[in-house]
Amino acid sequence: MPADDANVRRPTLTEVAALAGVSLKTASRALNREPNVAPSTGRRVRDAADTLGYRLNGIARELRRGATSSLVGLVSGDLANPFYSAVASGIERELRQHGLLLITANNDEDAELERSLVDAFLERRVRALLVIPSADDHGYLAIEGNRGVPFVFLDRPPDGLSADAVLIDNAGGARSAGEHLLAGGHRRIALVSDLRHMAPQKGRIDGFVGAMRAAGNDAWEPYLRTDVHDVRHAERTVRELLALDPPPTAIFTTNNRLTTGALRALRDQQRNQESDRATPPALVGFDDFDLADVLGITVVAHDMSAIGREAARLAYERISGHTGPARTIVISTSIIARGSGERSPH
Amino acid sequence: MPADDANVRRPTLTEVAALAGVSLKTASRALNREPNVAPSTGRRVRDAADTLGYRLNGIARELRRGATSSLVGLVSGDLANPFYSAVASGIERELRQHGLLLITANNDEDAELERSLVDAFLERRVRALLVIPSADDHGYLAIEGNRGVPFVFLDRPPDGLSADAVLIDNAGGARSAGEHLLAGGHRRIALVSDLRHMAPQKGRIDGFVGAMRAAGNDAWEPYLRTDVHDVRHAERTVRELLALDPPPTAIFTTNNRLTTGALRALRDQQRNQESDRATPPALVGFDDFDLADVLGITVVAHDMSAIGREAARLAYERISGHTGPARTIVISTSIIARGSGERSPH
DNA sequence: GTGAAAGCGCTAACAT
DNA sequence: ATGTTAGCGCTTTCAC
Repeated sequence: MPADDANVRRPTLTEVAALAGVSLKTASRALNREPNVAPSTGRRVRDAADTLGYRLNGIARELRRGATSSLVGLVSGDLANPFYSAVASGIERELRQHGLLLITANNDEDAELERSLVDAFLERRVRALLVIPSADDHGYLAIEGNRGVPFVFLDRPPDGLSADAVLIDNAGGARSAGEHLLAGGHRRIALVSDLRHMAPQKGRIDGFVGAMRAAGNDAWEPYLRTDVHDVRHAERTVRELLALDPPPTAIFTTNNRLTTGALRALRDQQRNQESDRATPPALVGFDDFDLADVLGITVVAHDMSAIGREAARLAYERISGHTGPARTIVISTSIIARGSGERSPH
Repeated sequence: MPADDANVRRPTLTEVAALAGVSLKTASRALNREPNVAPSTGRRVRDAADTLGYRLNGIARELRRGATSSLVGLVSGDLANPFYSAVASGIERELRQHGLLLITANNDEDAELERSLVDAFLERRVRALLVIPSADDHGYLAIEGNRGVPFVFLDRPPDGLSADAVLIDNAGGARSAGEHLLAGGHRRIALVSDLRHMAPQKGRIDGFVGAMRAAGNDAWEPYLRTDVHDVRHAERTVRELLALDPPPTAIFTTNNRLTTGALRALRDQQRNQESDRATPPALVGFDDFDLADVLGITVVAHDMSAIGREAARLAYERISGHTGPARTIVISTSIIARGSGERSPH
């Protein structure tokens, strides 16, 4: 009884009309609750539709209405990363208000794949395309951008074209993290960052370095580590940092993955040194995360769900016909002190 | 320069054909790389398409090909919950192998909304529909299920219709959690569970109770708490449990949200009792989570990404024409001991 | 190897 | 208030 009848044609509007004894157009009007349909006729048509198990064919409708769907595409990294899923959740909530649906696809951090996913979405005639890009060169989007499909970039600025964007105040957040640690008396501060050629990471590195420069501190320089791209690598990197002589007294990690890695390294260090009760280094991480409160981790927080919401809002405005120059929204950050960032240098 | 020209019609195949000086059908053949096109003609057509910035209209294609899209729908709870996003990620990965795209929608734990989202997806002619239901009654899906759109239920069994499903071994996992704590010498074990009318929760409660019965232990009964539905409520509930006299020596929480709440309550207790160094109760949580290793939390783990993958696989098989009775896949669980579940009763 | 005509299921425009 | 005709952009016959 399941999909055996996968080839069973679904009833069409014509059949509903026939059963109700009215014309195609009248049936259409009745089901769409358009004016100028006699109440009794309307009821008869709807009954017929129910009897047949009729369901509107959205594909045909959309073709007729101008070949544009009610779908909005999101191309991002893996939803298993809480950053992406929080953003996606914010987008979906906002779109739903306007009757739009979200299609998601994971670019696997691969520029080629990203490009082909964008293509696939455009073929599906999405109304707008939201991208958290992995690729650096978005020139390939330029043609599309000018052909009526609004683009919104999230987390990374458009590169090589003009489009709406929602960004995080990366430099500002990282600067305040640096200042926070400096204010705590730290000088030997390690910076563990992800791929430096990615704009958000670059912004965070620059912000941190700016804070150090402004304070005339250069004791952090031997502890700079960039292009650390996953949890395992971060764990290893932090372990190596802790083994240096002298070790850094504080660590700043520039995204949630790196913070996780750092926490694993610190936990192991704690375990091994249980006897001599060494004070662990201070830790501040960019991106808030679940249970950071329980772990007592100081973070540079920002509203991920708002990033999605704002991006969806920008997209919706374009869909609704808003024209004008590209806009950029910058989401602000704030330090949430929970203990790990307030440990003083031992 | 942005969406100003939102009304700019995209070039159609007819225009490409005209520019290339061939017929509509030849252009179609060339772009779809069908046989029987002279190489030079093919090149000419593709050049014309590039010049015009032509992009295939997937909506028209799908209408002609039988009004069925290459979309698969997922209706679930908020992607901000790591359980749902991990499952969604597993689904998306699997679908992508087969050229299918994932549309997601959040049911906001509302049965009415869920139903209308299912409708919306069916109108869009999704090839299959994956549901992590919030509603209890899925009778409304029965008609559809027999009309060629394969359904797969995740995490909760279909109720009132026969459909494929991917479930977690809830009872087994909860039983082993109970046994684990009993083996550690605990008798006064608190059970903190979510809405008991939801099948997964019911399974977990039953499994736990079964373990207690089998061991002839009834000291847990005063510590049973059900219908705890969010983090805050869980935190409050655990706090109340800890204030009892005598307090439970162990706690079992039946999903990730409840575990989070319990951790918050335990953290506060630790803070307040810093002086007298009280041993906190043992804790085992259902669902693994990020940083559980760092926190040292013992959990009943299961492969969330596999749940999505298997569900997508079942759906794909139906899409590909597989017929036969509904299948149910049960994902197994395993206890991961990390310390919190191995604390002995004080 | 290429083309002409038909039509997927619906809605818009124009009758009646 | 209801019906008729045309056509969205494409693929599918079926001819040439």
